[in-house]
Amino acid sequence: MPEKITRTPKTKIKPQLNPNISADCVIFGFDFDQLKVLIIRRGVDANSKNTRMALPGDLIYDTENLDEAAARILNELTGLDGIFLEQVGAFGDPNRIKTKGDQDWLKSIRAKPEARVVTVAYYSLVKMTDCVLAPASFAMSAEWVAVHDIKELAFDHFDILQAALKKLKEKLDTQPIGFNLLPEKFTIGQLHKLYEAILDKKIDKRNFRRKIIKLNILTNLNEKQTGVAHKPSRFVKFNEKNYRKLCEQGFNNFSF
Amino acid sequence: MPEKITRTPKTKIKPQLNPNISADCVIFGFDFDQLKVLIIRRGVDANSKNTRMALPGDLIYDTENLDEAAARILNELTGLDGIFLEQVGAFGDPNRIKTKGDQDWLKSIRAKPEARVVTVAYYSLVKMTDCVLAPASFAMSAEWVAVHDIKELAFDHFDILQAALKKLKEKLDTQPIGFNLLPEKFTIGQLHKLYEAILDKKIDKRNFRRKIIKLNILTNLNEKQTGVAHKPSRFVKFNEKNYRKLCEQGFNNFSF
DNA sequence: TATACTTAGTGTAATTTAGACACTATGCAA
DNA sequence: TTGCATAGTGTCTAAATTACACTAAGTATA
Repeated sequence: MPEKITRTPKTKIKPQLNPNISADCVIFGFDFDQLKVLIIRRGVDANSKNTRMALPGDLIYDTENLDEAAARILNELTGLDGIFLEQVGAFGDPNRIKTKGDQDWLKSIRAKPEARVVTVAYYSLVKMTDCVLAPASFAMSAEWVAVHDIKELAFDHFDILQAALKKLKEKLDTQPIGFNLLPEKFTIGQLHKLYEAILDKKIDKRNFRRKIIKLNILTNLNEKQTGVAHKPSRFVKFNEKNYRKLCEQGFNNFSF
Repeated sequence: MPEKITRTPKTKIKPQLNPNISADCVIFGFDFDQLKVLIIRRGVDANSKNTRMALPGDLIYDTENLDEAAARILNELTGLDGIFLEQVGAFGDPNRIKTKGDQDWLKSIRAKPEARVVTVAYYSLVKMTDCVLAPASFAMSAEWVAVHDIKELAFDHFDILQAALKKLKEKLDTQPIGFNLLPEKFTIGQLHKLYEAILDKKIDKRNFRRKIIKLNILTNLNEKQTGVAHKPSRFVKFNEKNYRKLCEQGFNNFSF
């Protein structure tokens, strides 16, 4: 007979949104051609045509830490879990959400739209194909937009995007982090294109190949592309074991 | 006769401290030997011997942005203005200020000691000799402590210090920022020692000299050390004009 | 006053890395 | 069968990095 376990019922405290602190996510994706960002769109009223584009974000709960808040936002929007997420920094100009358009929007979603909000920005790298976009409480719709095509965003989100891009570029210089944006199997050519897309410049093909191959963190697969109108490329995959070994040795330069 | 100008009197709103957001400063200094940090000390009551060491910090006003808050804290404590300050990041674990010792302290200085506070950390580099330490509202005393000697701090300040150190090291790799820690006139040997103190490793003397001299951002002065028990070194000063020229050319590597 | 001590200041050789550059191979499409 | 697109490969040159040892010029001290 199974033992009965009595648990003292805990008073369940309903988690409270902190009106002064939010988290915003710059979620990067790559479609084998361009660097993209997940952007949400929201009208000021239900059937407004005057929509505003913004980064996904939300006030944080007093019970969660900042990383958790960012992971929650990412998860609510994409269904993804356990994804690379790194803080960009805090953005806290008192007027960052005070323009008319921003206020109109906030009135429709926040209890205290005029409250001073400091936001903590994160960026993350996801495989676009893994995402099941589910516009969450904070979004009417979500879509991938090429970084190059973004000229403005609500609040200070354009600044945040630029800061995230800068962080991403710096990170790429010191860690081969790009694999997070590619599927399991990929070609060196795709990786090459990814680097060019992120760093926003041409990189010599042979020099790129030599350098990435020398790191010894790619495992060749016995499989080639099919159905491409050119010489098919061999697939490789990221070798995590070797990558860790490399990190222990103190790997810290992979710039172009 | 001068024209009379009538100004509509503005309602002066008393700036309000935001109970949920603070700024903390990691203020680095260099005494020609060790890298130091400005630490404040505070007892839980007026004549307590059980003091706690912490980074200087304060809640921010709803009217100031984050950079301004950090500059205010730095200024209140050191009297300095217009100093290099860079954001380290936001720290927001819900339990970061919840240990008993931390709470006892907070009760003595905060209206809502139990409030959830996200702090935004900054680091800055100052010339120690320029500082006129004036323990401010948030500090009972302030003193310079060698980074190496700091084993623990209140709240999550030890983590913040480590994060600031990491940022500083990275920054030093890409910008010759160390001059902020030295007086107007200094010797290359002192600069060399500074690099070793920050990066926490030996750097070959000749290689260091060659590399820093090639940057062409040091101007030789016709003056030597006096009263030192060894061959006196020639003083140099930082050449800001050449430094800017260098930055325009896209200077981005000065690692050892 | 000679000797010891301390830091300043200097050059070179070997190795590694970065950067520029052009052709053949292989599949599909027209 | 021709054209088109991308895959895949090697070499040379210039620049940067690393390792390394002695003399110079002051003060301190025996």
